[in-house]
Amino acid sequence: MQKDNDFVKEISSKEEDFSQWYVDIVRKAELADYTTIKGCMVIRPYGYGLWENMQAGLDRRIKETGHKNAYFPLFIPESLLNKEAEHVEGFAPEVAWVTYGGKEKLEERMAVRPTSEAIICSLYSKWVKSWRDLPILINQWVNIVRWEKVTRLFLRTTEFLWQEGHTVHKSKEEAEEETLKILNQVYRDYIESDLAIPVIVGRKTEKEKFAGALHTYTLEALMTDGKVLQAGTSHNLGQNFARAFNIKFLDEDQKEKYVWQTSWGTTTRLIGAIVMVHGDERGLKLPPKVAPIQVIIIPIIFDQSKQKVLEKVAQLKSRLQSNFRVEIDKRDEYTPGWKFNHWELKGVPLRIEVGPKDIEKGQVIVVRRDNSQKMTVKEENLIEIINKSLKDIQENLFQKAKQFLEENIREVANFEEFKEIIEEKRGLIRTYWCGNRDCEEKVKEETKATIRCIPFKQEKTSGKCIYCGKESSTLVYFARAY
RNA sequence: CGGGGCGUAGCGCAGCUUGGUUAGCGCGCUUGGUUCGGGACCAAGAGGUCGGAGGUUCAAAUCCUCUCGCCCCGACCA
Repeated sequence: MQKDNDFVKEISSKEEDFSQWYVDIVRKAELADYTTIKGCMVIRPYGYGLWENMQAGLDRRIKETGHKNAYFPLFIPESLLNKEAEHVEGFAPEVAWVTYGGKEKLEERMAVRPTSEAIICSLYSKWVKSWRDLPILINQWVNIVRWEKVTRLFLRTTEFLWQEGHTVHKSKEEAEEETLKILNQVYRDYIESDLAIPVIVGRKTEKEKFAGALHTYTLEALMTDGKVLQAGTSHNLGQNFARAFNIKFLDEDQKEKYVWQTSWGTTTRLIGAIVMVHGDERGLKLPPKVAPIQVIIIPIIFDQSKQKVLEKVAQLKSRLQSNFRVEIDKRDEYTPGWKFNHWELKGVPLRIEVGPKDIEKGQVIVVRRDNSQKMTVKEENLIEIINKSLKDIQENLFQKAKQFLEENIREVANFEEFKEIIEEKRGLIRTYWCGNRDCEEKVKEETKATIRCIPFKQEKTSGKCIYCGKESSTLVYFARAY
């Protein structure tokens, strides 16, 4: 046990100080670092490599469902942002404004995009004339600026990266279908399969929905400290923006109609989710599908056998690199033990050790990050074993997270018990809610827990609203959230 | 915007209460050497406007005033 403590002396205890543990992991694993700009972080190469792999998995799904990528301006004239009243009001407190160009004061100030509905809608109104122009299915990968008062690495930063999809449809039904398709087929599949993070999907309450939307669907994930993180949202915008931006088309029945729209997004915040869902006392654990390095090879170097070992690992790497993301750590200045800890901290799923004894026996040592399992593997079986292990790790991370999620969904007999559980155990509470906003707000005031979603999986039962006691058939999840 | 904490070498910190040699320690860094199967060791080095401004004083990292910045926890949001 003493040894275990030595391994992690650079990281705060996850048990004792979760927040500090999180910051330590992000920085020591070199995902990101603070900069001199308040609230803005740098995503370092290792973190960005992770993001690139995440992007690839999501981008593929977005394209497979018929969307195309584009790029819209960073700046949004104030008059455009003001067009949809609810929308402006929602974002007003956190918009950054550009007021000067060089030395000249601008006639109209420009928002640095806090989200792109306004600018995109202004163009959609030009592009949409006929029912034949629909649907428009566009996504963009961009940076976003929101002037947050309190920031946390990845979870809430002044500038962050995301993708935002913006679609236009001819009917309400088609827009709704799109909203749900993104939620389930794209986001849920991506987050669960690639990031190994189980989610609860459902609808946001009126209070929690996107400013300007008809309704918002969400994916909620449980972090290992018992707090919940919104992992992605998909909004049915209805015709609110269509009316505000005058996006109309002439339908087949020769009538002029407003379009129906959706928008949806996921952000670099998901990197934070990966850290908080999978990480442990020793550091990160990255899901193999998105890990920048899937296999790290560590040569065990002695004077006499140095050349032989280095040749062997180089040979191994060239054999493996067409199948896996693999790197060798052949640095001279660190001992193998140091390297083991280093790459565990960085969450690399598999480690291969190669020493002179292994070469004699035609084998290597393979060690899993997720469960520390150590395997002696004959060279000829290596690719097969790595393949299998990476799959196992991916699955194991998901199953562990899923089990944790299930164990932390609780039901309560009354509000007293509700308060106790939110305070002591956190996690999610599954209970009935009468639909009244007052009850929702009172619960929040008294417990800091919010309704994370109204899950799609409803039961044909009913019960009492957790706050007012009124009979209701609406099941919801409450939790404290990031 | 409220509460708390922190600014001293690249990083982490001590020194401040009670002002006084040349501002220290650990890690890291550089050079040379020995090492390497779970965070190796020896030797020699480099590196500081003590966050900033003003004040008190013979003398300020240390005391006073103001100020800037960062982090954490809350309220709001992805």
